[in-house]
Amino acid sequence: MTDRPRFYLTTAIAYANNRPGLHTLYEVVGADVIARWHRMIGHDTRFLTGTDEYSVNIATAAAEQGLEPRAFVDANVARFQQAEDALGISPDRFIRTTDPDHTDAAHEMIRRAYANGDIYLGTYEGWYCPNEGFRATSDLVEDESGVHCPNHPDVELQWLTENNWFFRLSAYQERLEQYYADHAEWVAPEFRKNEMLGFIRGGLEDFSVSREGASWGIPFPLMPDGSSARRDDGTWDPAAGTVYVWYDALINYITGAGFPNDPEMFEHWWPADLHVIGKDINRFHTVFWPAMLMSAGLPLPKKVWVHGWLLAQGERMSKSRGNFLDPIDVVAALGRDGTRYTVLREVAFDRDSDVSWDSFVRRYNADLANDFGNLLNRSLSMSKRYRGGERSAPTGGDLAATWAATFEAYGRKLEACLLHEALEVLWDFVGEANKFVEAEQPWTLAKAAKNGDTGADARLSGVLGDLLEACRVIAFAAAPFMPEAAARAATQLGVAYDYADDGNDGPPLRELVAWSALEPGGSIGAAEPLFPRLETDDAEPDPA
RNA sequence: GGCUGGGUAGCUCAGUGGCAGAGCAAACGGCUCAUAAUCGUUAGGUCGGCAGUUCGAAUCUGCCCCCAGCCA
Repeated sequence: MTDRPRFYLTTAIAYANNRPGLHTLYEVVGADVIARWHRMIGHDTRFLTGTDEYSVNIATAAAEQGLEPRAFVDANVARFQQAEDALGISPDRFIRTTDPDHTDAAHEMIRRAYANGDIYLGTYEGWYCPNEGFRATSDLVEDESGVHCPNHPDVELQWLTENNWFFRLSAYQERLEQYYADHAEWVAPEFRKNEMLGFIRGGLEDFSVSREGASWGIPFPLMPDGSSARRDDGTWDPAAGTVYVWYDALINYITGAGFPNDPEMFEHWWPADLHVIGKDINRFHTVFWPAMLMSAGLPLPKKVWVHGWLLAQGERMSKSRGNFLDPIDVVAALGRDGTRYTVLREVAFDRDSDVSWDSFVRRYNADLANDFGNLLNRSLSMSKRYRGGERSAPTGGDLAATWAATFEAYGRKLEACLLHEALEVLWDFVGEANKFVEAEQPWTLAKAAKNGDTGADARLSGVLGDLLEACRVIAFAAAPFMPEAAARAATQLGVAYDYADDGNDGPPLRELVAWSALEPGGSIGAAEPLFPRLETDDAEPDPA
């Protein structure tokens, strides 16, 4: 296919039971930045995100609205895609677990696990939460009205006995411990890895991978005697039940890489370089999923990054609490790139962070309108006024040296998934450039030049050249976060922006942002505020 | 209950034994290229609490309090 390094990354797939909140898409925005970074530095990149659409709960929610499950998830998936478009998300594939090839992948995984002796028929009996599945008794809360699931106290629990297929997770404890020992950084941040290691050492129980009687799910491909549930007419025998939603959901990561129908593609993309997930589903991704892959004889993803949650006044943002932000509202106020920057700068990518509308507006104004937007504007304005719009050549002065170190540190932070710190590093340089203006005082140099001081005139050209260059390299470096603003900045600076909408097909970013990488000369374009300043009380949306 | 992460300026956080820091917000001053911008200065701390180790503790030890998480 290509000899460029390849990079395959995924987000968790979102449960398609509602419209998405910013706290859900935050993960996708972060992954999108990482994907764009890899595309722009020249990697052969594949970015997978999508929706998780099966489960009894989805079927129930659909019925409450008088809809067939398929129509229900289609409507919700459309809302996800609309919100992701608004945020400039650039997946190479938007996968839906209802896609036909995903059924093939799930079936193949079950066949492999069965052939390996890792799937067996058993009986499960216990309290069942329609929203979450079976719950351990020790996990339930009890009050005068009975026992309840701690996460869904209003939902009535059912005592169920089911004949289910089980995955022999207990057989993988030692192999998982060994894998963790051999791959010290495969789950990060480290405290997330340690949590799971502790969990594994506490002993693993087999888990159920099928649901008896549930119809909205991937048909289970095996009959109780192990024979195929596929009937002569190509349909699946409903008596076999369906695949448990968590078991099939994880498999999306290999479906999206070509498993099992396109072996050449799968060979190219798997194992994934990075799974980006939330802390609530760590166990599924770093205990269940690796065991499933081991059972199927497939390599494990190279890295799982576990991010935190968005909090509002200390509480987790969620649709059920009603304290979430609608991404469409935020984009309407801050713009697409303003939202991308602000949410990833304001929220740490490795832990929970408290956010608010005020904190977003403050961050947008301080960093985007004032610091960077105004730096670009003043640099262009002075070039226009003092040099008639000619692009002066940069020098190899102090800013050049600082920039080299800045970009290196920025890339390191980005590749370590510390996106907020990457932006902090980059914006330190924005501050350096603003200080440089005050130190050099181009307006003073311009007056001296006007009075015939040729030394001041030459110095002014160098200062303006350095400022335009600083704006150029900052804009291109920040392009994974703010692709449209970067392109607009390039136009204003009079330089080409040769990347496709998803960040592909352009020059290697590291070369492009080297100081003085471009031929000097040419003219700047028209200046226009890149990020208009917001009034503090502008457009605050009603609580969603 | 066990374990993990956190508690530092109004806010968000950095700081692993040597004079308590940054950004934002605030006040004041400078500058005039700029989106009321920007640059500088100032103010603002019982470093969750108590005890201990040490010449010296935000940092190490013990106990305790609070927030969040993991323990199917």
